[in-house]
Amino acid sequence: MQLSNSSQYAIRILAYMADNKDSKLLNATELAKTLYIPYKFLTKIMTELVKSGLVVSIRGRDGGYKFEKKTSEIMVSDILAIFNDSIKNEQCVLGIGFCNGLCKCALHDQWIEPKHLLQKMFQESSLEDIAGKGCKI
Amino acid sequence: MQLSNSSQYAIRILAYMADNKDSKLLNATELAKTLYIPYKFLTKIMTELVKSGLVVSIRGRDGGYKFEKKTSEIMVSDILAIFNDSIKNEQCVLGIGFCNGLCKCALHDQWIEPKHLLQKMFQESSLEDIAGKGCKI
DNA sequence: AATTAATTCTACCTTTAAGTAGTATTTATA
DNA sequence: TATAAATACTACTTAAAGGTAGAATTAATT
Ligand code: SF4
Ligand code: SF4
Repeated sequence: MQLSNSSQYAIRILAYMADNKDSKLLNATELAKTLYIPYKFLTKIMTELVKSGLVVSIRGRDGGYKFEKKTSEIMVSDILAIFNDSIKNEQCVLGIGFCNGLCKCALHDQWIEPKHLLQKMFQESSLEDIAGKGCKI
Repeated sequence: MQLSNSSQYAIRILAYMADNKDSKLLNATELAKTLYIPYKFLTKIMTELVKSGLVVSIRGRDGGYKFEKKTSEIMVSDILAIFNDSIKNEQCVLGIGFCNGLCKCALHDQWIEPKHLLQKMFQESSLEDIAGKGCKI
């Protein structure tokens, strides 16, 4: 019951970038050291973030990454979507296919509320919202 | 962001057993067929449930499984604990070590509420509570 | 005592997530 | 133009989850 490493890393990376979006560019070496994320894994994640259009990369010497969109327009749920970690409305807590709203599983009634709160947390939190809020990075 | 297959299966199995606890014993073959769970995987899970003291097994011909404790005394969180799927209080949504309550991560404030609801759902739902509540099994 | 039908044990296989290695490409600067 | 420092690409390895196979054990019935 937790996010994949990729999603956790991506959120931490982007939250840190949002914290420091005044600095012109941030490069992979610095991000990996600062955030204690394996360098090679981080670059793999960054490339996916670039392909998804959340950040742009500047290649070559003095290159690095910066945001493509405004941090107020990037929601945490956008990040999760990239790694197939979104909380979908029809997602069953017991993994029984899709919910049709009629035939419930045993835990359905208890699941609705936390599911909505999780969706709300991810869908309504922008990078701007969460930037600078943590001392842990 | 979802429970392991083992946990999902175990909850479904025990919820079904709670639905049918009038019937003397339920055996692995029947459970596997009814719940569409791979037989060999189901028996592996059942053995863990036996070792954990939630159910007792009767070996040999006409054997099967039945509850060891009252269904009102088995909480869903007890099941999750067996498969290391519990929502722990210090569990960080971003996977940054343990929460000391002082140094927060970027999503901490948004995470507290859904985390508590998830814990509540698992800790306060007994098998008796959820038995017979679902048409999906 | 033999048979049958059940659980349990040990070991293995498969798939997916996580992480690593090496090379190619790009670009600023001396 | 050569060099250095950065991202991107391809491929591989490792670890964990998910699942399977087969034999051993247990116990009721004949
Ligand atoms: S009704 Fe049950 S099966 Fe459907 S989404 Fe809710 S929890 Fe899942
Ligand atoms: S403060 Fe942050 S690190 Fe600590 S538990 Fe909450 S979310 Fe996790």
